[in-house]
Amino acid sequence: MVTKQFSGSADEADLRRADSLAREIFSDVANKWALLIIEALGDRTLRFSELRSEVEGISHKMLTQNLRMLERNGLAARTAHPTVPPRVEYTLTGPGRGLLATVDAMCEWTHRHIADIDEARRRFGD
Amino acid sequence: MVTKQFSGSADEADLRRADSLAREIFSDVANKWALLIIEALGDRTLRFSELRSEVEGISHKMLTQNLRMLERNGLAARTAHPTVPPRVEYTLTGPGRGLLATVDAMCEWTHRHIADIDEARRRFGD
DNA sequence: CTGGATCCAATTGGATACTG
DNA sequence: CAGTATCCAATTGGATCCAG
Repeated sequence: MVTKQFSGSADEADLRRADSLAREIFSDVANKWALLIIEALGDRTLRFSELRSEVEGISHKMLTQNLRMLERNGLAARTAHPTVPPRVEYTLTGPGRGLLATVDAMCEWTHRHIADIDEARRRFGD
Repeated sequence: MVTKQFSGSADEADLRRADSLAREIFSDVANKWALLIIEALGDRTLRFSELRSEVEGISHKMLTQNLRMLERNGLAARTAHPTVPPRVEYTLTGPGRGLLATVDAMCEWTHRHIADIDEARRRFGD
């Protein structure tokens, strides 16, 4: 369960707030592009344009949008070098690295089950 | 990286197919509702209506849609009891349980970082 | 109760143009 | 190069109705 259930407590309100926050964070993070960006970053430091080519198929818009989100949540750090042309680098923060571990696990899971799933789909009828 | 990179191999085509399959599976699974349903199921067996109340805020449509997807990929098993009214139960399969482990980790990560993230957001300016 | 189908509003996301 | 803004098509998702 993402949101632990609390009730009858003295500061029930605070706890409900934490719950809704948890759900909000989960919703931010549990999306395809965010996870792919995190996986692409890994423990490296990449420029915007590098990320764009590392994350296959992502559009300019989706990349900036998700990078802002990761930055806002403190999962990725943005460093702008005041050069011309501009050079902006992104890297995962501590919490971001923690999430990376689970994304790695998810990718590993995916690869371990490609064959199973492929067959399951055929059995399902496609 | 979700899709391992291969090239120059004799059966390059097969490998590219596995890659695109991996990406497809990842896209199916890396979405809010799918992960919340998996987390709600855990190692239990739940009816459609039970799932609907366990997964806070999910609509009838999103639930059926995601359950079909999980079933199609062989991550959840559907058992229809031929009673009236119908009783349909869902449970995670072996691969589904494997994925559950990573979702659990992700939920744990979320709870561990609620405070960090809450503060990061404030620093970011909201 | 489960679940498919449809309608329709709201959101998403890509393409493009423009700025520092 | 990095990033924002806009336009617009396509997709999403909720509400509702119907059926087994």
